[in-house]
Amino acid sequence: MSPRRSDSRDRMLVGASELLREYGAGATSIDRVLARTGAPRGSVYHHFPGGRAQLIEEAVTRSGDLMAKRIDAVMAAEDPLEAVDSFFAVWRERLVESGYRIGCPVAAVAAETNDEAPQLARSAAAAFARWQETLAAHFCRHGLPEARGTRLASLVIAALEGAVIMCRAERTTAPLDAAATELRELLTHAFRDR
Amino acid sequence: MSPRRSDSRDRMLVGASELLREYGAGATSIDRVLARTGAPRGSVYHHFPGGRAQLIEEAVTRSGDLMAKRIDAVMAAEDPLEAVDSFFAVWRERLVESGYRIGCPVAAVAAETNDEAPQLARSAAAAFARWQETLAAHFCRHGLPEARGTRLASLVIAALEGAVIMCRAERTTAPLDAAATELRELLTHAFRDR
DNA sequence: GTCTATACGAAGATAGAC
DNA sequence: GTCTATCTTCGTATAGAC
Repeated sequence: MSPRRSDSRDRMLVGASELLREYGAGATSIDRVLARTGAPRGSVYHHFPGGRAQLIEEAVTRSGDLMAKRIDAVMAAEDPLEAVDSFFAVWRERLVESGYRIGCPVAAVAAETNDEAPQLARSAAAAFARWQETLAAHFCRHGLPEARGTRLASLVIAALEGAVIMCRAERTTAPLDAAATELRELLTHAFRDR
Repeated sequence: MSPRRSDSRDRMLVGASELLREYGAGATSIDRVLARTGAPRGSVYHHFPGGRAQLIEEAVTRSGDLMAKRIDAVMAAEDPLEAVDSFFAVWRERLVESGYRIGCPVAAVAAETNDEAPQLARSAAAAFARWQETLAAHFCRHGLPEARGTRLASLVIAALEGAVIMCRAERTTAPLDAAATELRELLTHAFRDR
């Protein structure tokens, strides 16, 4: 019996996610995933008949799901302002600890999208949409009108993704810190006026 | 005498910028730049002794400079709120007209940064920094305290870049529109309280 | 599920002629 | 400044054995 749902398959997905966030989609080759994970060459197309595209697509979906769960957990536990702050804090830590090597795997794929692999764009879009909806639902639960909650959730994600990219290039947390400060201001007003 | 500062050199830089914004850094190969521009193969390393990395680096710098000039021009002509709105409007148009194919060349490079080519990250960082400083200067000129202007400028750029990435993946302008609306709200407060 | 071998193409870079 | 090889490396994908 196979090690339930295959060990090397999962390892490849994890490895692909890591490569995506560290080096981007273009650099996430099958070879590098194998080198990093030690997964067996011979079973790549057994687990991923769709080849590289399928591997990356599934890695993106997996990363997106994990992040969505984290968003849900944090938003359920804390008040919305604290929760948003803690997202930014987590990313700040992640960036510094990795020497600014780690970014967002979903954004990496979305930024390199081309027409030849529309599935990749779709999996990234699905992740973004799910994060946005999760965040919006919590905002609305705390009293924001639906349209406002939707817009603010979208902005938070966009600002976070954009700031992470800037931080990596500039090797500073300044963009992330600026975004966190100003978004807190905006959210404070939004929830006060509700 | 050479066509002042070489014609094919410039064409290659333009072509590289286009490929960057449409397909990302990984897909911006010398071959594709040549195919797109019709520039002569034999002179690549004559114009760009540093090879592909130098070509992309200069393309990013060039794109960054162009955008900085546009920011400066718009901010000088309009009041800051209108100006920010018009940036988002320009991007919205660009996305729709291109069928969501066109993104930001600077962000594309920044998102695919790896340790092997630190010059690329640096040129992207320089572009981001220049945009941010330009925007901040205008914000402060209109009355914002320096720290606030700096933060807001940074947020505007981060939100714009993040939203563009999301729009391309989702094939909607919704993220861009949401960001524009909420940033206008935030900026309105900031300039009113000044 | 995993192994080895291999076909095939794309890409970066260099050499030397013109 | 430009041209034509050519070397080399890497990456995808497939075939067929175990």
